[in-house]
Amino acid sequence: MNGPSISVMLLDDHAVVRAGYKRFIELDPLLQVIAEASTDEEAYTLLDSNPVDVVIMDLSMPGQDGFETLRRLRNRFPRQKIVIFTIHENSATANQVVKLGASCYLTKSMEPDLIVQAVHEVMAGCIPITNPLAEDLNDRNKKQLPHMQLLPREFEIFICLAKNESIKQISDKLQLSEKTTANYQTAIRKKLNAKSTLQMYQYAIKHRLLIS
Amino acid sequence: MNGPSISVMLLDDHAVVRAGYKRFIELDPLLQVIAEASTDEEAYTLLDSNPVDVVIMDLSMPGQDGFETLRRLRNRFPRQKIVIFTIHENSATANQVVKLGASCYLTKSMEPDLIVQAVHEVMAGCIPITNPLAEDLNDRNKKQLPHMQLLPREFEIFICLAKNESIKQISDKLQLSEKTTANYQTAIRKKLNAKSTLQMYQYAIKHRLLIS
DNA sequence: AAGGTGATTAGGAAAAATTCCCGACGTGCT
DNA sequence: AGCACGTCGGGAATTTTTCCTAATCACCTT
Repeated sequence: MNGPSISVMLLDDHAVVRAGYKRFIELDPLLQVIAEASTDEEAYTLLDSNPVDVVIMDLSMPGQDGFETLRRLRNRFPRQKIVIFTIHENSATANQVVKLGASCYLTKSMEPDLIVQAVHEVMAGCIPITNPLAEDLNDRNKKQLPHMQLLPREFEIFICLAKNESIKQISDKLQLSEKTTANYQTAIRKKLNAKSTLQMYQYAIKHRLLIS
Repeated sequence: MNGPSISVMLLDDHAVVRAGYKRFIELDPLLQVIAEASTDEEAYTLLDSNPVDVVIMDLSMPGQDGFETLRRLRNRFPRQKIVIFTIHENSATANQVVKLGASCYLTKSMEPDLIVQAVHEVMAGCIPITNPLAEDLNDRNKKQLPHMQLLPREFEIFICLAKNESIKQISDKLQLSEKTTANYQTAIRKKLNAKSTLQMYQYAIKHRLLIS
């Protein structure tokens, strides 16, 4: 029972990493990597002309580019499945990513051939395989750790703020009014009980939410 | 040529450390530890009734207690010599401490018997033995590193800010108007080219100005 | 299909923080 | 005495933050 082949797009800024994905994906004759992109813009362009079934992307930075790219992909190409494959081993990121509509969240610590399995399961409409981290901690820590209560957008902006980006910079990047970003900041500070940017930074460091 | 004995006060919050000082100081029959204090307040009280020739104190935290204690000691007991003996191996702290009127700045990395020598030299009115760090970097880096241009009070408040203390807390601790502290903050930010508390913190970390 | 829920966005107004400008005071030096 | 300099803080303008409110949209339920 050979189903139709599944088209895949790779989105990662490192060519080497894309080559690595490919090696594993091509082991399965049903999967075809028909597009590669190194930037989000490139991905949008390619997807406009060449729709694929699944996008596999690296969340290069937990809050910054990755989240926003994911969000935009979801908005502009709602029918594509998105599999996140990244090194960030924290449940907050995993949860946020799934909330943002990714079908699957995998980490580097998992076996590489799980990529193939994940793509198939995602296409079959299965519940996404997410890193154990995500599901376990999702239930366990929800409402315990303050940052688990952040909405996706709040979390995204929180990470930016913790990276010392200004309200202006964040607003430009996310195409928001400065008013909105400032309002988000207030909400974030309340939820995290942080009175300054420094405290947000320290919170992020403590809970390993930054790359650094 | 036996001079008169020199009375010494030890100021350090750890009794063990004071005992350590003592061991070395008592090797010299001319030196007498006649008072010990574990807090700044205790030191003030003891000094009121028992003036000593030299106060040996630990700068437990570079900006916080240490600086303020030193400043107050200088104000209230201008005739006492003050020897700083601490672990902070950075030239900025050394410079600030000497600017604030300490006679001598020693670090733990120096030989312990230098304490005795230092006390004698200080009493003899010699140029204080400061850690090589201090003098070398004093000339070399002055006006090169931004934080070397901070006035003593600015540096002190800078460290507090980098430790995430609020304007209110700092004002209370240093007995300043909040207006004054806020004005200091503005001056500090300008000199360090820091736009936020987080940037001040990162500056302090980068230049090893915090205990952390 | 209608209605509810919740996320996202942003404006207006008030409050708070920051900045800039200025002057006062004391200390120390010439 | 006069000057330089560090310290301290007020006044006013500006910016940032906070709080409240509301519109929009997607999604879910019945």
